[in-house]
Amino acid sequence: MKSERTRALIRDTALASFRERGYDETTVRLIAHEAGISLGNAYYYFPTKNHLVQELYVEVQREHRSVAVPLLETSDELIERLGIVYRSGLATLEPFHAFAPGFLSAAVSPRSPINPLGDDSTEARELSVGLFRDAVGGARHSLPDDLARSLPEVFWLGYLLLALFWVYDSSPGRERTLRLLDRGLKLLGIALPLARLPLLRKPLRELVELIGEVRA
Amino acid sequence: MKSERTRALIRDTALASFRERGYDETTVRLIAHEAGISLGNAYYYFPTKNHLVQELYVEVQREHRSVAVPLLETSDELIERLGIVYRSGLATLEPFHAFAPGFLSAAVSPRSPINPLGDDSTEARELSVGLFRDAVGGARHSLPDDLARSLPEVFWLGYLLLALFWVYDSSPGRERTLRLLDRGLKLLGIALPLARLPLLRKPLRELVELIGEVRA
DNA sequence: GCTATGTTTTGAACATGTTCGAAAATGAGA
DNA sequence: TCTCATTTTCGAACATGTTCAAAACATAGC
Repeated sequence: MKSERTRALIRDTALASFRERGYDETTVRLIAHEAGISLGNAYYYFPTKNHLVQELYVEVQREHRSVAVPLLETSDELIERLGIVYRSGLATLEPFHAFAPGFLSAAVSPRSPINPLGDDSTEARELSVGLFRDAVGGARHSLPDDLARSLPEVFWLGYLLLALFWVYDSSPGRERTLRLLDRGLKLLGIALPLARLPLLRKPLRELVELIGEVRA
Repeated sequence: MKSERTRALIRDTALASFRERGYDETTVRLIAHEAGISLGNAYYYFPTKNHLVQELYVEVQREHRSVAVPLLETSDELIERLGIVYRSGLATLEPFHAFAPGFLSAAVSPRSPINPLGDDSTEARELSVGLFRDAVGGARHSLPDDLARSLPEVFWLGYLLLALFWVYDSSPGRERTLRLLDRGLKLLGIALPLARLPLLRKPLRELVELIGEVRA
């Protein structure tokens, strides 16, 4: 019974510290100390420091969702809708940019509990993929059905890559990432209709399917 | 004078251990012990465990180069030549696949001494990028000059992404990665000539330039 | 051979994530 | 209220990468 309160206390303390100090500087000892509990006790509730980061991920994805969903009402054009999701995503991440390297290197390992593709991240991932499903689903377009079905996963993976670029982006205001996004979307807007050309269609479909299989 | 011998001893011991045990299981204490020196002494020669990994990278790139260069003699077709470089690269990496997650998470942080985009990695990177310069330079093609000049860097980045996919690939014999490569190359073979279409040319050039700027 | 200077080597120390056995608190049933 | 099993809490311990002051060694100049 006390259980739930202690757990929440640890969680909240940890998240506050991650937001303030980032991944590396947030030690489990520090969390425990700030929460007024012992080191061992923190590990009674969370098997790993990274499991605490997982909580942060879910919170951030919820935040993204709450910003993006209303904005999606404003357009039914696929590229515009993608732009909305990507841009609001980057905006949500921005406060973490200074700490991004720490989080990245903890998250990138396939077996890490906070790897976005891993089982432990299902909740956060579904929140995020869902956004891309909304973006594609609510758009008028004339894409082949099989392609349209694979696209949300592919766009979500594109989001991970964009975030990777963003981590490395030291330009002021992350203008480089934003420009990459603009140009990528523009090119996509031109190239996507070409997907109906018989010549391109088959290899593109095969490629897209394979990419959709990344997590497996 | 003794200096050089000790340094080489540490280096060789470390590389052997990385090849055998991977990144995580190779502790600096273990290296020191196997080399018959003290822990502190290892740090006298290499400021960081990762600086030892850097030595491994250079060796692996040299290996890749020595395999790929002769193979490049066999074709002057761009896509084929790219295939040669990519495939021989994956083959060179294969013995490390089991340990790849450890290396990846140490390498991915922008400020890590073994980040492929960082200053410390210049030697290994130049070896690798050079291979793509060879592949593009020695091929007959009819691409706009500015594009052709940016392509090696872009293809090299593509190589990093392919390697990222490869790390996550648990399929037997890495067949998934090889299929992704095949299909990507096929699509590239079809799509690249389209780069001359006036409509696609400008946005593509802008995108390619931006991507070439990743490390900056 | 001896001393002074610079190089190389050592091992103890630190902070970190994590584990674990034991102590303390809790609460259900008598 | 007391007992005892369960849940919760604690803090010492471990292995790791890294730092550092001091010891050991080598050598040049006398």
